Amino acid sequence: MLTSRAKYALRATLTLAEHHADRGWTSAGDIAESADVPKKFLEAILTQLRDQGLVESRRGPAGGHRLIADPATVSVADVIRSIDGPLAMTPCASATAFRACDDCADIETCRLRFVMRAARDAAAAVLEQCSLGDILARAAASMRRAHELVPPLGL
Amino acid sequence: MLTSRAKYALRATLTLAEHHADRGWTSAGDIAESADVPKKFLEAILTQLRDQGLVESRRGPAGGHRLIADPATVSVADVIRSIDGPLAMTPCASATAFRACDDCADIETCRLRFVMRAARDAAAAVLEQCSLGDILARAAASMRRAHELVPPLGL
DNA sequence: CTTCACTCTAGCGGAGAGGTAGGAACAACT
DNA sequence: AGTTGTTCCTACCTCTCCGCTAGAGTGAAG
Repeated sequence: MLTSRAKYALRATLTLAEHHADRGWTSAGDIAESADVPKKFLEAILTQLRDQGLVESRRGPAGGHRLIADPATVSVADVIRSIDGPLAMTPCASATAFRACDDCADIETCRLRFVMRAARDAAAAVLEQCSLGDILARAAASMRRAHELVPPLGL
Repeated sequence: MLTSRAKYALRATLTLAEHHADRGWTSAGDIAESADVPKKFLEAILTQLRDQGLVESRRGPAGGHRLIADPATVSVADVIRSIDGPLAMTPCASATAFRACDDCADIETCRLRFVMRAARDAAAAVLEQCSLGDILARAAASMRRAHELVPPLGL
């Protein structure tokens, strides 16, 4: 399961993605409100996202945070990895942070590695394929659809 | 990441799968040794597997544990779910244990659900496809290959 | 009736999750 | 220069769960 941190990070980066067009700065307080995340906790998450190179920040009045890259190039996998670490279910199945498992006698003869790797690859393909921009676009489309399905009164 | 419990459970069920042909009982001590798992801890794990209906047990001398079903019909996903719970990264993306997320305002408008669901489906497809029997077969095949690559001395 | 195994309850140390508090540093504006 | 609004940093808290162990109880076989 995802940690709350990671889910909050996704919601936060998503609202940053919405404000990305004008390259403006959004304050932690504003993000906290619109993404529904405890403010102080969000601050810690944002610093982590900054340390990972996803977000940049500026202090002072009119300061805040913003995405560094275009939302279309930031994948859900990027955000999750920045907060929760590798996607794989075992260290030895990770592509981005490969490491022998602590308790595995011999990595060569481990019978579980290949299936763990296959599962990771399958999930990673989905999460790397999907960008923050994709999510916004999809949400906008479904809003439109909902509007068509429930037309204004009188029609 | 998988918990140690789940990885131990996989190793344990795998050794049970090896001993499944004769429908015999394997003691926790023997499993612990051959799967390299702390014995007392393994006992707890085996109880959990029993409660989940994967394993049956018998007491007394010549007692022990064995798989209930044929290894070819027990998937890696079955074992993991029995120990760690749902595969999905969020409760709202789980197929076997669907539940609204605790902190999600509205499940209908959640913008993350579809990608979480897609990732879960992709990983679950792999883990449900792969049975304990498959793993044994694959390991046996790779043993044979290794043997061919390193032929006996004098050839 | 002993022996060998599972079974159950209890607990324990450590790590990490999920926050919170308070203040220091910094930038803008007046 | 001073005020204000923001990020940034350090420290701390509580709670849960993980990983694991101890020890007594229960059932089955010989």
